Amino acid sequence: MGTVSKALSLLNYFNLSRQEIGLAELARLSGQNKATVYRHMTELLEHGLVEQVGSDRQYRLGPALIKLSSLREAAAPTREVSKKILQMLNEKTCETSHLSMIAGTQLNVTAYSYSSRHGTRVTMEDAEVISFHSTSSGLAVLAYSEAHFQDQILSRPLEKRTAFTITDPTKIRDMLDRIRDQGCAESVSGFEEDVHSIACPVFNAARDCIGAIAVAAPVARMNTDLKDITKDALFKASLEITQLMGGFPAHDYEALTGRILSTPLSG
Amino acid sequence: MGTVSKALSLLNYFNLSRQEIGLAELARLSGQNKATVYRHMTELLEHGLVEQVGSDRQYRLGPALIKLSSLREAAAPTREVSKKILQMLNEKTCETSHLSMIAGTQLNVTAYSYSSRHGTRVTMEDAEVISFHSTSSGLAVLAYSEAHFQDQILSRPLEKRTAFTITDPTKIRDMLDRIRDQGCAESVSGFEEDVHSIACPVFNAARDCIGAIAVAAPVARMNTDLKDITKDALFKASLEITQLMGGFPAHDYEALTGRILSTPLSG
DNA sequence: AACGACGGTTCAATAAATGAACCGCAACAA
DNA sequence: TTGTTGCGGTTCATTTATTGAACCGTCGTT
Repeated sequence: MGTVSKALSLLNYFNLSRQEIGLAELARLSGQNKATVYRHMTELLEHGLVEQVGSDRQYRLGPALIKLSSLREAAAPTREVSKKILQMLNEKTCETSHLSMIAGTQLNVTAYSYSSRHGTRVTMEDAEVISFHSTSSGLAVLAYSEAHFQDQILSRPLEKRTAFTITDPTKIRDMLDRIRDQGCAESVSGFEEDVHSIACPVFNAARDCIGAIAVAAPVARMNTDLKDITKDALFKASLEITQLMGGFPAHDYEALTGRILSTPLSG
Repeated sequence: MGTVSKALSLLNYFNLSRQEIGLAELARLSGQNKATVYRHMTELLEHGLVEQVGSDRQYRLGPALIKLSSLREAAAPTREVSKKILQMLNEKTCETSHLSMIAGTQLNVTAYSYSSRHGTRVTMEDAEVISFHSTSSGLAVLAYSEAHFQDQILSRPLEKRTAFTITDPTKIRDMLDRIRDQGCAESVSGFEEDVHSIACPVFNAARDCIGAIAVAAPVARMNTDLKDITKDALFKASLEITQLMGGFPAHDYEALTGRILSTPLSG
């Protein structure tokens, strides 16, 4: 791992619950020498990727990120495009929909949309990081990722988020086979209690899986009818979002969804 | 300059007109060795700050920026806050308003807002880079920056954007003195023909100038009345935005605006 | 006044970045 | 077909930049 990666890794310690971090704490968290962290942060500071705030000179993510993400959005309007498709999804399902994308070995929620149909709903956080093994999105991504990536994820310790989380790599690998057969992944209370989610993969131009689109509902509401509606809508949405990102579905996924979507919707 | 800075500098070559750049071109632009650029881009790639696209594997800004800027926005909601103040500005002036922030030695437009009052209006681009010497925002920032920074900017070649652009560093330094006397900067057709803009500085917690807030109108509409209304609104807005970003105005600016705003508005 | 934790700095030791040359490939021209 | 050019990506000896223990001054607590 190069110096640049070490420096950039420091950015990962900033999240919703830890927005401002001091030098010493950053050194502790990253396990690196304080002087090293200081120099890295200074370089990030010069580029506006972080800024220092307050009398104790804590670091937080910087203003340059706003500019860069604007440019990113101009170059690849994924956010805007995603939003529309997610909205269409929760019109059809009356449930929460979200899009997540692979970033390194993490899976980040990059956009989500709520339905106002029900008083209760599954809620999301901005820029939430979700796990691969315990969410439908993560499983959908894994199922359509290359073996090397699967191994990398599944060889790490798998957090048991709830009493229902499946953490046995062998069982997960079996599930991935079934997901490829069905074209979509399901997770019931694996990441959060009482959340039933269904997800389909999203692909890039090289037909690599780069993320997933999902619908999440309270367990009680996710009955057979809603499942059918959701899966149908998700298949279409995953193809659309893949296309709008300039990607193409994996060949088997393309064939599978082609078959499913050509037959009339029913149980 | 460290390795990290070199790598991060590569991100600066991506802008609105150059959204996708190949390895060779990036090496040429940055004047660095191709292998070096390749390794740096690979590291940025791993962190999702850039991504590769197309058969020619060109680079463009990556999806991680969306996540990071979401987190930045959660930690320091400057964008959201700015928007409201900018909207208030164009309610008062019926003209385009925008906020720009220093990033390194660049000045970036981070937010803008249009008024729907007139059929014609000054338009902006997302993440536009504006020059220091030929815009009211740039001049306002320079006027309230430390001498070292002024020297750095004014010693570079100053682009003559229009027939009216002032590029003589001596004249510009005289202007900066007047700007500090008046508390606001003006630019008439210096950056774009037919645009008259007025700007006030914005400060951080250390009372350093970190950006400017401006109103821009077609030259013909910027009459004495509108100027008065605009300046009054800008003084208030610059203090508000400074405060909302956790900053404090420079002592002289604080005193100046205090005097101006305590006297009744008139010509 | 002594203590510990903080942000920031130093400098010899060393591990990491570097770049010329290279590979294979694709597009194009003769 | 053959030769050329420019591309993305890779190699490895050279060297340059990164590293971390120890340090400084400051601040709040004891």
